[in-house]
Amino acid sequence: MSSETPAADRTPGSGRTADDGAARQPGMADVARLAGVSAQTVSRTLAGHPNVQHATRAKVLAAVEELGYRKNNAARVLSSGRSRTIGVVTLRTTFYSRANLLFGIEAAAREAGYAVSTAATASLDTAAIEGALSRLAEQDVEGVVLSVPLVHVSPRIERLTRSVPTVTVDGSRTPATEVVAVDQTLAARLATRHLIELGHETVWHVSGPPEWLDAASRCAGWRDTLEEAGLSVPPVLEGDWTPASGYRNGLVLAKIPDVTAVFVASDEMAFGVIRALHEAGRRVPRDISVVGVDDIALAEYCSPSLTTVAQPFAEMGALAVAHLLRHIADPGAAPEPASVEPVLVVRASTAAVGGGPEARRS
Amino acid sequence: MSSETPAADRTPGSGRTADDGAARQPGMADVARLAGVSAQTVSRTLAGHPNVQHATRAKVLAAVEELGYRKNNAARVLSSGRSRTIGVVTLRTTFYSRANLLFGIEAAAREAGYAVSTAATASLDTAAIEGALSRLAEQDVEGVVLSVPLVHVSPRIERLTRSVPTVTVDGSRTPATEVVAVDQTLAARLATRHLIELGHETVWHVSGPPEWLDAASRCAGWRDTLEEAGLSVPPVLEGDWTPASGYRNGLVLAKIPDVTAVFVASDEMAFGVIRALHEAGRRVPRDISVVGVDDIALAEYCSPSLTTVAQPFAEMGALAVAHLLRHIADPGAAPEPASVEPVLVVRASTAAVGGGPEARRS
DNA sequence: GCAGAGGATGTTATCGATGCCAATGGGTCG
DNA sequence: CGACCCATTGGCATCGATAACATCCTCTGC
Repeated sequence: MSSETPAADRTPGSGRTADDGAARQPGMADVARLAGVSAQTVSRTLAGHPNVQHATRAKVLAAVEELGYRKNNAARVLSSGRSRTIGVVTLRTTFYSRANLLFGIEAAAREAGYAVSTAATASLDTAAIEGALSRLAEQDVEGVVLSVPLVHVSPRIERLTRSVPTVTVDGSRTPATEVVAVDQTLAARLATRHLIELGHETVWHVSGPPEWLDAASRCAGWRDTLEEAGLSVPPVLEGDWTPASGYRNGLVLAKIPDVTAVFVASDEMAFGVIRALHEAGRRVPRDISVVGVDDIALAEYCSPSLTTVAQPFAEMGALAVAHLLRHIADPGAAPEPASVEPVLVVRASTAAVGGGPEARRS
Repeated sequence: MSSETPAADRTPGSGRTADDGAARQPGMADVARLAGVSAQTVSRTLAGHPNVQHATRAKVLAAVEELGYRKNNAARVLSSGRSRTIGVVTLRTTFYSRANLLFGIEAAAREAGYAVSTAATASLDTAAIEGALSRLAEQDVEGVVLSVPLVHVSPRIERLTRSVPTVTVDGSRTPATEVVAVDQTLAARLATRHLIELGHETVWHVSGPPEWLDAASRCAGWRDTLEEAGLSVPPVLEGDWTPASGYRNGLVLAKIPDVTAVFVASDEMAFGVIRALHEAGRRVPRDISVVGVDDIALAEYCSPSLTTVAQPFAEMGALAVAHLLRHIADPGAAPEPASVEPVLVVRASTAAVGGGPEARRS
């Protein structure tokens, strides 16, 4: 970085050579010259400013085309103070839901003329998230979507979110942050109620890691629904979102004769659960009904196809971006949490209790 | 965009107000003043330049900390001509493989001190890709990873890749582009050979859309392997990567009595195929063996667990980024294709022909 | 037919950090 | 003991585009 000045024929900036072969990228000034107007007019034309004559605009555009001119974003940002970029902090995992959300956000951002810069973190650990947030902040993003289910908000994160408009997706809110979330409590209620209505005496639950806010909400929704129905609440089996953890918990469930219905906090874990149940000789849904959450593409194609609660990811992304942009435009506006509703998708992994002729009872 | 000048009390740049409440972001000059050094020294300190005395460095860092100073990226980019950002063009689909690759790239880029800007495209259609590429180019990215399996390269894409260093992942190469790819032909060979070795008379194939280069390569690898083994090559069944398309093709396969082995071009489609076979009363792997590609997390947890060909996504991402950075550093270097090797993972969806006592023959 | 309004353009200052070069000062080598 | 070198640090110009302000010009309306 310091020892790179072989010859001394370089112009200060860009590291481009004075005037040897490689044609330098044309600048606005070049376009202006070619079009016979001022740089300012070029700028106005390209910004879609109204007060430019058709003829002039045409000349400018022609020049742009001819030179293959391309705006220099850095200069634009520096000068205008607006980067038209938002950052997204996301998890490096491939858990379906988060990855999908990213695309929802990207689409909505583009729609609004914003670019998206991604910072993935491998863990939920505070330092990692701080790092990601801070990398983004240094990139002049105008705002950040924290697509990370953080429950604990460190002071440093709090400080960062205070200097950069932030929207949290499915996470805790900081004083300066808006939250957009799928109503996970409702998701759990839908699933649990569905099972209760099928006549199950109670519903077991395989949860996500408790540090994840959505996992916690689903767990709460499940518990509340059972209690409201006056049913007993079995102990929670804890998973980590992976199919493997579902499998482990499924083996446990298979050993408990009482179990007739399970609400699993994600489809991927549900696959694991079902697998384990099958191996243990319990039929789904005849012996045990299973409901997942997410509605991943494969949910419909496993056997049995999975009853699950679908989450509107694209909508979420759009909502998050909309909130963020509003917040950027008017930093004064009071944060206003928003949530979107999940939808129960009934397939073949759930059935009335005792599916067969003989009713299974505790 | 044009009608936004309600009051006229704004300083030219940053849209920050002259001197009302809101403290403006501190600049390098502020830090320099507080630390009692020149702005230049601050710059050097922050850039990790070697020739700065410890005492000075400490003073500067203290001042930075106190003011909560944050480098202005736009200015740095404008001045240095280096954005330290690479762009990734990816597909908006949630097909496991691509999403995963994105994270691999992000991780490798971060490792190298680069930020990542994402542009997702909804389709493979040339215009969409051009758009994504061009959005990225306008963001001053130093290079682009085209994580899109394009087969056809339009002149405009070609022009763009000429002005921005580009690495294509699993795609066609343009004259100015490097290609990094998983050896999909090998993936197909591994899968096909595995099935042949199990004694199957031939292997059927459910492919991805032929416009996808990786789909085409897998198909070619499969065909070649069969031919080399002197086996007959059945017609190709074409899918579109979705589980649904796998299901449709599975229904077809189930009607053909000859079929004992199927190589499916993706795990997600394989799930669909297996589902259809089950519904049609064909057992996997007893009646029909199935191999997928990707090794998604769920592959191990469906029933039967899926034999598949794993792709080293993280490695791919790292390789792509490494190539890209090399290409950025030395634009003259000749493009040099690279590929990484997939690995066969044998699970329970494949078995020796006629799994049971009675051997099945054509 | 002339003044004023407003549209279309040009001019200039500026955003914030960096690269080059000069200047300073302590030490080394002959 | 003097010339020279290297380590540190400051000064200045500069990257490319935009906001604000100044101009110039061409229409209206009276």
